[in-house]
Amino acid sequence: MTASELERRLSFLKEVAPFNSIPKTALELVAGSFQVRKYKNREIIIYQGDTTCNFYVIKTGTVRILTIDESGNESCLRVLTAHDIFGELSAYDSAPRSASAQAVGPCTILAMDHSVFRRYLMDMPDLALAFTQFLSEKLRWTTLFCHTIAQYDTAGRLLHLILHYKDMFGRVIVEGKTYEVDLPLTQSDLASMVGARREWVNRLLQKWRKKGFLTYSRGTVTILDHSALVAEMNRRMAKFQDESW
Amino acid sequence: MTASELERRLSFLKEVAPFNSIPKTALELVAGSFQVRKYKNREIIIYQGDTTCNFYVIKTGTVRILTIDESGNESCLRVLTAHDIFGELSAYDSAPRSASAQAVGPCTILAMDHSVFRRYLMDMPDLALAFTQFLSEKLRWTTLFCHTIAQYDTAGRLLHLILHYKDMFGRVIVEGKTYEVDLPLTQSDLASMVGARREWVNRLLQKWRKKGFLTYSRGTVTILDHSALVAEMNRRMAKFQDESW
DNA sequence: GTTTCACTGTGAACCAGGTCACATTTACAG
DNA sequence: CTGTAAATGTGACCTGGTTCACAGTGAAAC
Repeated sequence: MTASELERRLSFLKEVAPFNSIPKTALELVAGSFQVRKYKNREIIIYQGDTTCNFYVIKTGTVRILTIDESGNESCLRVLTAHDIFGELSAYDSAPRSASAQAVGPCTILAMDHSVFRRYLMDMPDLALAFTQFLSEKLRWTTLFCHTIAQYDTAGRLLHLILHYKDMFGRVIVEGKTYEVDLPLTQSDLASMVGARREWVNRLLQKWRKKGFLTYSRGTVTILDHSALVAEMNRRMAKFQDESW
Repeated sequence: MTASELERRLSFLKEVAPFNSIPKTALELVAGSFQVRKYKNREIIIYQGDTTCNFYVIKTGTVRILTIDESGNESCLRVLTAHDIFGELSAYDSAPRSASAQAVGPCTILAMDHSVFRRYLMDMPDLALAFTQFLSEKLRWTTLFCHTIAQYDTAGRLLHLILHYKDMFGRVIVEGKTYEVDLPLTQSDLASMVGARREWVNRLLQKWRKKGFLTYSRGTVTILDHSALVAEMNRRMAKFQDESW
């Protein structure tokens, strides 16, 4: 790797969550240990159940995390994009992969071998602490999310999801009002993510379309009235807020 | 602390998840840094929103983790017992407490100051790795749980919850068949945990009581037919398993 | 002992969401 | 350009779950 390549990789890694808080010298060491890999559309990066333990950083492109249950039914868990990391859990604990990862469109991915990664964790307390903090934030977020979705009804969960991905993927058209969210997801995928049926997701999207809140066209959600969607979502929680006083 | 006290504490900590995998010499160091605290029934150990960052291990008794939302509505997140740890997240990342912790009955708790804890994490790579693994398992579990409850209906979620606490709290009466699960939870608490209303939880419990699957009496669930409950729970998933082939 | 209050049990009306069945649109292979 | 499969849209009907209203049942408090 040339010096300018290293330089570019360093500035890239500074945008990646757990690496942005470690000293520059440490980061230089780490940066050299990634391999670059390219994946084509629909290519599988990680197979659920595998015992590979590498960990990955998305350089460009989009990755879908999904599970397939005993009866072959596939269900999308989440969608990741540039600067997100995935596969870290197995890198720490060597447990089999709990989900698959699939390229959505062409992707460039940095991969690190788990034994190298573990060594860094042991040798660089700063890195270990950064990862611990990263994990703890993620766990805090997931726990809250888990609790939140248990409270919302299906419409609330779907809005929650759309607004979440708006923050990740959204292209601003009119600040605070109009956004284009290019999710690589079908309505069936959305349904599997919120635990509902495709038909109901469709009906909800239609309802919001008729109200002028958003439009949906094979994977692209265009938010037309952001504050109306937020208000709609909050109304969904309200039903649980009136008791106990 | 006398030598025999230290000895007892060491053997206690060997039963506590992230400490059970670190070398004995390291454990001896850590063990000396806990303070013992006693809490009375209903006493609050951690207040949601606080910026204290200590972390805790339950020696004896039961602790309830709960949140209170903007409108004062309290909702139970989970219930912990001896050998469980809590409050670790703020110890890593110093973020404000996302939930409160309350003693259910008298409790003895070991507390460690977060600055001491952080120092150990920096100085002892073994400990840091053990905690990283612990966190990653917890995150893996929480993610799966989150995904699972989104799929189940209310009855399925309630069964999932009861069976989960059976593993934590259950006293075996007849192996594989009858268990007594002494949860310190009202039906309203159960309802808030599965995102349903008290009345519906009651109706479900009544239904299962009439079928002879369990009984419920102010906080104590007695599982009378474990395999029937498991079967009932699995049936709840089945509705999502028939499509896509 | 009786008052009180939090928890539990239950009916009836109603709405969210699932089920099934099909029509329509769109993407893509040949 | 055309056939085929996948994704989307929609109606009719049914069930799970909420809402509201109120009655029963302890357990602790005076």
